[in-house]
Amino acid sequence: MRSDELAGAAGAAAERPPGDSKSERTRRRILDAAALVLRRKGYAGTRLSDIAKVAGMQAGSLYYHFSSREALVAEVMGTGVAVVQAQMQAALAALPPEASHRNRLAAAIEIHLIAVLEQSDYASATIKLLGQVPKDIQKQQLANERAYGKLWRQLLRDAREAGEIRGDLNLSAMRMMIVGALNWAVEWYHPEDGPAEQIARDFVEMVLHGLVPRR
Amino acid sequence: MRSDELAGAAGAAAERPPGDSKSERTRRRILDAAALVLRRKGYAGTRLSDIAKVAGMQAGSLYYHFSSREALVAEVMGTGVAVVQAQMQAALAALPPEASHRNRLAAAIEIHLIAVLEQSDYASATIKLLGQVPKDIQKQQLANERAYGKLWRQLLRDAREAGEIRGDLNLSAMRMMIVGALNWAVEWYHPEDGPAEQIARDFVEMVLHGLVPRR
DNA sequence: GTCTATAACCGGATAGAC
DNA sequence: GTCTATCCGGTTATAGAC
Repeated sequence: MRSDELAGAAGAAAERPPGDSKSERTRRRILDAAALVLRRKGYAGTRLSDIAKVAGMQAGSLYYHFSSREALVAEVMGTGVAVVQAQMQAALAALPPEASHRNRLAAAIEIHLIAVLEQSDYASATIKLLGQVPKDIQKQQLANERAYGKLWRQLLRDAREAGEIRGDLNLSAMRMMIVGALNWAVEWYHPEDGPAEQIARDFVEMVLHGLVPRR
Repeated sequence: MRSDELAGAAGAAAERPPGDSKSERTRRRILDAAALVLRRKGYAGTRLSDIAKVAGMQAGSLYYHFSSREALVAEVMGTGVAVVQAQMQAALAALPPEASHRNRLAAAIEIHLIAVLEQSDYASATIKLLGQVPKDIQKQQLANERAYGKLWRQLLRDAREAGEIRGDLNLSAMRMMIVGALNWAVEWYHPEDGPAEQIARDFVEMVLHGLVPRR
């Protein structure tokens, strides 16, 4: 489950050929296993032997496919951003051209939250790991995320220029607040809390209109 | 710096006598050092030797004051919630009795954000560590945080019952969204981003009124 | 490509001197 | 109370058989 994402869209996962050899598929199986375990146990709590077990092999065998634990983790994280970014771009492109900027913003919130809560272990693992990994990986990851951040900035800037959102608030504060609230959901969300779509709807409502009742 | 918080208000930090013996002060020095290092390096990245160095002693000496690494971390986290909760209660109590529920909510947002960004390494370390520590500590910590969560629920419920905030949104989604956005700030905030007060003002504005301009 | 075995390396924890 | 020295367990990483 949850392994239906396409790797290789950007970031650290970009250099591989698109082939589908046996080795290539094993490699993917390992990455999927790593994303799953990392998402659940975090960086400190994840042993290579845990990942190997889920992938159905011995810990030592991982080294045929990856040069180190760090390299494996870094690739999971690179894939994480790539997946969300790709889905977001696809979803935005699929909106009717007459969709308002507010609609586009709402769609972005929904996509990000669903990807992170339900769709991709890569995405949720990546968010969780951001504050846990060693400096080298972290730096690389921040570079990976630049394009994604740009997407959000664009969305907000366009909306503001069109007069669809307020002009008196700091754009980067807006972005940090929105994405922050979405990212933090990985810390508390359980499927019993209901479908991510419902939570996304409430979040959109709050982001756009706030808690104060319109009179 | 940043060591001006009062421990012992609640949670794991509660059993100690309020004394100020040499041993007591050393213990506090170690806790302060631990909070500082944990906040910066996270659970996985923090060595006992790092903490010892900051506290000005050898790693082995820590064991005179704490029974294990886990015990030390758990106490930092217990203090973290206690600090924020105490400050919040004090700030709310200091508001004029005629303050609106929305004002109280705004104050809560401000206090939480400032505590977490500028005032307390215990608070920021605690937030960062939540998703990183082993299950036993995590469980204990969730218990520690129950009272603090109750405070927020109360704040929102009162505001809703008074008709000061909308009745059509899930209360717990509101709480998760607000606190989540605040907590996530520890992941991105740097002092160059400006004073926490400014960020708090923008956050309050967004939470209360949303991004859509009032007509 | 994957296995088994083991090397090499920490880092937490303990013991005993001072 | 703190130091130095050391033990001990666990984990990454490597070597060589299959």
